[in-house]
Amino acid sequence: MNTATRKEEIVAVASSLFKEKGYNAVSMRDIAQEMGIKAASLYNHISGKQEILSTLILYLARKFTSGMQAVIDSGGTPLDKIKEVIEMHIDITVNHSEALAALNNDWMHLENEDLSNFVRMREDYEDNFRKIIKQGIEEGDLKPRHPEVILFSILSTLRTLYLWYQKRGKLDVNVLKKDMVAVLLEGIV
Amino acid sequence: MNTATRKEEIVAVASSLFKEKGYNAVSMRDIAQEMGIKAASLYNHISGKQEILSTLILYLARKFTSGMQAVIDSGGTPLDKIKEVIEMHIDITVNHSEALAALNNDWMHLENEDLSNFVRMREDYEDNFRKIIKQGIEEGDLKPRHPEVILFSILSTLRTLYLWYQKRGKLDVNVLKKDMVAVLLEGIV
DNA sequence: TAACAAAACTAACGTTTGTTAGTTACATAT
DNA sequence: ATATGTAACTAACAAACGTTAGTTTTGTTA
Repeated sequence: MNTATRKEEIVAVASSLFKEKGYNAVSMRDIAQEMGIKAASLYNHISGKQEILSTLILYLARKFTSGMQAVIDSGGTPLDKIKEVIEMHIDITVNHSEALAALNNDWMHLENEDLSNFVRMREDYEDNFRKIIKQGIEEGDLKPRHPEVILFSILSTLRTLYLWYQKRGKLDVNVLKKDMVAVLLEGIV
Repeated sequence: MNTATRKEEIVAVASSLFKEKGYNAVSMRDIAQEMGIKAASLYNHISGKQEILSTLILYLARKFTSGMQAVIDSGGTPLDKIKEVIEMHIDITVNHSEALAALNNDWMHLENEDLSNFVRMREDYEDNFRKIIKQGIEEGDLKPRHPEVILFSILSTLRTLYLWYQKRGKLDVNVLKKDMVAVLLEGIV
């Protein structure tokens, strides 16, 4: 068992505690206890509590960034791209539902360059999505609604998916994608 | 200036600090400093940090509960009721955008009966909304999508509205309601 | 002016926090 | 058998936390 693996274990355990109580309400002693060791032993594998948070969040932020880049490069219509973004979000959520809580709720506890890098990535992400939506409206694929309302109604739904995906009996991923795309794009009436 | 007013002032100041950093990252000294007094002085008006949180959250939770009851009693079609729920959320968000952060992110730090009361109110709220949606599907007003997907895509959007409502140049409330209802009900394509 | 209540203050308390230092247990390689 | 490196341990630190006790300031009422 090498150090890298042990570190990943710590990050994984911390993720699920952060999801329950938030970054600041989880102590190093809590994390250690959950792993069956003492708090001081954690420092053989990580440099501090901050590193756990930044490892966690920046790993996911990079996934979203590269996922968005893949969508942009895909060459489809704006409507195709929106579908791809939705599906990407669902894929990441299904595979990392524990860690997503920290990304959504605890990013402001990042420090220095980690914080500014995250904020920049998040702004870029939203900007890219906004451009796709605006292009869709210009080309007549989308109804002429306020782009900001479209952007945040889709993004809000996708970003909080991690909260209810698992507690509702683990819907099949493909069914979820299909229904989600339908509801978000075509509405409900 | 009576005690009740001073307490409300504390709760208001705390709300906006909680929104920025979360309940556990805000100290009594932070709150006091923001008010220009010392931490110990806060205890002339409140019994403790917990009381700030529970005052804040339960006040809002009751607003949502009574708002939902008004919708149920309104006697409209399921579709009418969904529109009313959306408009109610927007009204509460516009009037209490600071305090909504704690309701969404810090409710788990409530204690004892406050916690159980809140959880019950939240479950009841979702149940009531779910019933409206299911009835809408049965009566043919809504497309036959998975009710859970409809419920949470609408609710997620409404619950995170406080995050972006003000930073996007304060859209007019009535325009926001109109666009939001349109996007959530009729989709974007 | 004296009395009173409200709301601020200073000082300190016991805990909990993240973290460091130094030490021990144990498996693997020489 | 010895040496080495990994990963656990105990003990302790300074700082920050929520909170309490007792005191002073301030403004209003009799």
